[in-house]
Amino acid sequence: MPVQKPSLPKGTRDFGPLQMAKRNFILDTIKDTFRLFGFQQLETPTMENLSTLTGKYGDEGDQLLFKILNSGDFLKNVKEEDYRSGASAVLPLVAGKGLRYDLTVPFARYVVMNRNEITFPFKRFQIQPVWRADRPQRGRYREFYQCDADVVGTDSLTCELEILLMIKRVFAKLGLKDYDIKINNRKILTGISEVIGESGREGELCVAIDKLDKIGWEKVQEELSQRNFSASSISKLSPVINLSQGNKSKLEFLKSFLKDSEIGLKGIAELEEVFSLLSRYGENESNIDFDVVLARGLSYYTGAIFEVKVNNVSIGSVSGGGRYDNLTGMFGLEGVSGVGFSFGVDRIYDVMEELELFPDHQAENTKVLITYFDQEGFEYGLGILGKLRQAGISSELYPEQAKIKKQFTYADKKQIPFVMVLGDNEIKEGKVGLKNLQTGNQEMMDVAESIEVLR
RNA sequence: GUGAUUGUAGCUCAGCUGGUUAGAGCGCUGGUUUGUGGAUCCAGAGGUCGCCGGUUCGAACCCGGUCUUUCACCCCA
Repeated sequence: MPVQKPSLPKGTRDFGPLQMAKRNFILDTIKDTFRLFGFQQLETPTMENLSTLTGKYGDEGDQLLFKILNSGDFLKNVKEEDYRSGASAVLPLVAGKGLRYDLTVPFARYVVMNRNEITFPFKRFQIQPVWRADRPQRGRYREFYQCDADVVGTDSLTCELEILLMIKRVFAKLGLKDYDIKINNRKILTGISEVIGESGREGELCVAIDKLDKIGWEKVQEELSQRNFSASSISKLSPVINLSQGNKSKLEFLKSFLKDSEIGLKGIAELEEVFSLLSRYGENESNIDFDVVLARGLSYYTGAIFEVKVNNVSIGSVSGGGRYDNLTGMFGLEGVSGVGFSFGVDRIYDVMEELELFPDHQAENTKVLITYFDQEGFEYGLGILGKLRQAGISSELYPEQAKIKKQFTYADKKQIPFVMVLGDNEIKEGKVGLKNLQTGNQEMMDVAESIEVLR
């Protein structure tokens, strides 16, 4: 029988021990931070009913959903005429479930289903993989983890403040320094589209403007006129594009620019409030950049929006989020506003790898390997092994009789720092030989002594 | 989804305009060393050249398809 070469589905990865150590370093930092800020953990199923997922991410998003084929005879409901009408007619008949696409929509579903048990404001965090049938690229996978923290049931801008604080804390702990938290407010974008005379078209405006740092103002203008924005509105936009540096001066400028737009001024006021809360809290504005052209695709955002970009790396945003006034509305629960954001662990991993920011990770490792020469040594070693583990020392006994060289090589490869050698002399005296592989020092001592050394 | 791009040993890569038995470094296994790892030296194992088909006397090399990788667009973490 010919053996097939094993392979992974496109856009998925294995995480070996070394990678897991690094990933856990990131995940633990994020979890710590969430808990420190009073968020509680939630997990939801890998799969949701397709009806829960579709229509929440736009047409593009629906295309990117992984659908799960129904069990059993999944063709039994499909009629000839359905088949002739094409894939979109057949899909709902053969697939009733899908893999989650993000953590926000399952969260909204959870809130609606448990509205009577939940105490609002509800602060939850959730760390689970999500799946997108996207075309993979660097920093873009079909299976990746999101680390979401959301607060629902309050309009307080303290939530926005806390998001900024959590991002700053996580990045500081990870050793990431050169990054920007870009913050904007959808209301400001709405205001801008009103002021330039294109009311209600902020969606399109966002899509075009979002590309500014990528393709430049010239190309954005082209795209805007292709989208039938008038020449005069485009020229009115130009001072906004060329805004000077500094959060304060940008806000001042927009205050006068948006003086005729009530909603625009509301957005400015919200943003100013967040900055003021920040300084009350005793934190400064470093790494925080008010970016008027930050748009973000997801259409459910209605207030603040965030995105975090690490500078000088070839990877897109590593974190993002915003406020949504009515996320649960689509599940029939009105008036629950929320704000949340998400860390992309996989991208943070790639960034840290690129910048070589990982500390030496051998933490999750065995402390000592017990080696021996014969059956007697093995049996003696088993007793020692029990005592070491009793004392809480991560330890291994080489599982089979082998040349001592092989046992040492095993310790060396696995980067185990200590080796115990149990030979005739040690057994006779009831002691152990403890060797530090880094220094090469070896001493004979009691088990109790060795536990002290290893601790 | 559109347009490119990549695939040769476990890993990183050579391999000329198509021509005998496809190479190197690292790694791996064994020895040098029968109570001690990393170094040196020696030896060895390991490849249907991503897969399927075609052209040819002959294909790792040319052509078509397919999968995979990377990149741009789209969108996004």
